[in-house]
Amino acid sequence: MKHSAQRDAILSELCSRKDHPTADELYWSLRQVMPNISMGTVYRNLSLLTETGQIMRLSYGGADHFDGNAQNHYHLHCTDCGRVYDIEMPMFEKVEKDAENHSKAKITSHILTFIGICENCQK
Amino acid sequence: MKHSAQRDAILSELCSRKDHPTADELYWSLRQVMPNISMGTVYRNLSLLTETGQIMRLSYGGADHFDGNAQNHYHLHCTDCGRVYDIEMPMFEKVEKDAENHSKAKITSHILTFIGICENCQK
DNA sequence: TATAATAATAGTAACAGTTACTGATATCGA
DNA sequence: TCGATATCAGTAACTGTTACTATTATTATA
Repeated sequence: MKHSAQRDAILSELCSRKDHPTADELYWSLRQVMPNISMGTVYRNLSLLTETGQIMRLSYGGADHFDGNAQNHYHLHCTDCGRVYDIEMPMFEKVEKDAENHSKAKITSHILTFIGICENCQK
Repeated sequence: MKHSAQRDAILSELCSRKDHPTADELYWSLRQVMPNISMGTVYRNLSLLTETGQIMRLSYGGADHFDGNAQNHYHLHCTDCGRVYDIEMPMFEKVEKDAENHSKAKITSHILTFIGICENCQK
């Protein structure tokens, strides 16, 4: 994999943010500092970075969101604004073994998403 | 809401299945018994039934899947075949309160999805 | 039972989000 | 410094879904 300024910019913008932007949101932020980056480049690199395990893709319907922290952790999906935020709480370590005990599946990970209203939208 | 044979067929086909088909999969099954049902009708009714709380929509990226059981429960998303199956295990009742204690969000529900290989794909 | 209001339909066009293609450019090992 | 090729910007194409339109089916009421 060759180095590229665009990929660096995408990764550092993503990692510097606490929200979990969509490709489109990321694109418009990056345009301000790199005025002719293209949408295709953003999508291609987000997919690459996801494949190499440097970032995380979050799919809840509609546009995917991306998280600069690839370590598994939990999220809130706000039904009001549609934004996605971290919920900083301990992981449920046992839950995957629990699930294996209740099925014949081989489980490799789990995704826990909370649905509700974020702090901002309650005001 | 007026009665319709198409909506009945969609709901009964969905409820009779243990897998959680996509709109497209449902459409092709229904065609065999109702040869000129249209894709638009399938999508429109799946959205209606989701809104009225009779079925559940599952979004993991790619095409949405639908579940005839609208009671919250957990699923396995198979990374091999892409299919979705139930994991019959008790709900984590406390988890939403836990999350509220770790954030300022007002939480209304949670979605827990297991990622792994289904029984069939292990063979 | 016939009528009128209107919800739902089939079929198709349009849309959003994403991926694939193209020829030009940037990276980097030899 | 050069050559191979990964990446780029820009655009076309694709997938899943929603919206539109004229027609048909349902249902409450006369």
